[in-house]
Amino acid sequence: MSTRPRATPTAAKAASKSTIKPAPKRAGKQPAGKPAEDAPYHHGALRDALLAAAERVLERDGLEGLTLRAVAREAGVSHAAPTHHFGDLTGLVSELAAIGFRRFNAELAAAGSIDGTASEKAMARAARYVACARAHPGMYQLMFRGERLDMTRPALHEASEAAFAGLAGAVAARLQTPIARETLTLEQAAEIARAWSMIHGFTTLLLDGRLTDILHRLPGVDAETLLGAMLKSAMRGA
Amino acid sequence: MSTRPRATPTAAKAASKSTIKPAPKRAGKQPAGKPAEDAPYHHGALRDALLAAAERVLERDGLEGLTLRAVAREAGVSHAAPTHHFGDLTGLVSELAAIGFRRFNAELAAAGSIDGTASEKAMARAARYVACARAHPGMYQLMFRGERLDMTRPALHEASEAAFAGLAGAVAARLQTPIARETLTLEQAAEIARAWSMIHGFTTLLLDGRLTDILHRLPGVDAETLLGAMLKSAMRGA
DNA sequence: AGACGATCTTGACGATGTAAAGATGTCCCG
DNA sequence: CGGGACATCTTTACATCGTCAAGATCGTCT
Repeated sequence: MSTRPRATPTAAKAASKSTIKPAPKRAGKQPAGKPAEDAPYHHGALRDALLAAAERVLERDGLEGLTLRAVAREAGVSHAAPTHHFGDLTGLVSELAAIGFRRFNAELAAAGSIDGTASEKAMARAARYVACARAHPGMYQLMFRGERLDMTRPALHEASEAAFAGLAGAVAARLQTPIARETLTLEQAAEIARAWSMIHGFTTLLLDGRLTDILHRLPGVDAETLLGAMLKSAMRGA
Repeated sequence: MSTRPRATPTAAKAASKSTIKPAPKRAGKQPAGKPAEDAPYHHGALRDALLAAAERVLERDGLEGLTLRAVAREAGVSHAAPTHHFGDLTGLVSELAAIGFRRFNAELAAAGSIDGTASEKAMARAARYVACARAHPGMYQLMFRGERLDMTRPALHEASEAAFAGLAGAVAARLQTPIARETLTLEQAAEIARAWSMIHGFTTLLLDGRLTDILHRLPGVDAETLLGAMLKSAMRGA
């Protein structure tokens, strides 16, 4: 594995084309958006462009279609260009997931900043959580698909921690007990796990189509209503 | 795409080897288990053997390693052999998921058949649910990874329906209200969604390592204990 | 000016899913 | 008894993917 023969392409290549190289080629691809732009070259901001392209691919083709080569195509660069910026498919995916987490956190914070009782705030956050996941299912799947992510990446780790902190804060507010930095009481942990498990489980089941049977047996009831009823039933105990 | 040139391998092949064919080859592979077995040929029960091989691969290499070719290798047959039996990677995976669901149903039924209060039974079922998923994480991920499954396959559809029926029955027993065949009350549906979401969410978060932070902040508490505390808190409201 | 390093492209390799065509065994029907 | 029809399995081929290595191109610093 370490010392591969390699078919020695060097000699064969040097003979075929060494002095020709007709033109930079490039430009004339730009398959979406951007009006060709005169091929700014070396592109300047490929990293961000690749992330934007990756998000477009994810929204258009879903998680299955999110490949390194598809992202490179979408960005109009060669298939190996992403490697230099992200090293790996896992790298690109992880950075994209970090963006997703940051947006998610902002959305939840906005939803929780309404005025009302703690329970009303919790309901609003939960509803926004599910709504965001339904609006961007590929991104949500990506964020919670552990095996494709590299949690040691600083951006992803921070964004993920922030999401957890937001959740813990919301639960603490509802329980009216402060949360220490390094330790939790079992009751606090149980309440956090309960809230997160319930909402995350509901979301994944919904996205995977596992709740369509239930909704089909409830004429005239949509997912939001079911979520509300579920949360109301859950709130009674807390 | 429909009328591909095809490099016409027929002529080239006929010249190279048409009358030779040194032997059936085969045998001498059998990379795991079974002592060679004299190559029974046409194998007789390849379908089941492939499913068994697929499960071995899944347990050994996880969901990532579960490929058609890896399964064929594990079973000691050519890489295209599975196609004839399952048509597709989705096909094989779906049949394997059906097996997983059936085992799962049996385990949960066994766990729920202890004597005790309805709440105790529910706790036992939940604990068994998580224990099974932790014991076979690849299988659990497979079963709830919607995009890789074909839910229209009869075996998978039936097994999945049976799982849902078991859950609904358990919830009905705890609520002490009968469940009709075609319609549910919103309260029943909310309770089913709550139980399923909570336990499925907890399981996926646990398998994806998302709960390690919480557990790390709870010295001396393992996942089972956290699950128990969470369920106890949830039961109070029902 | 010229070297150097970062960025991007080209080409190649191994692995995968899938389709087509050939090989091999079974079985049924004359 | 023999021979085709069929199911099963193998071989071959192709497109695509991730990844690596080497070359090309550009900015920049000395």
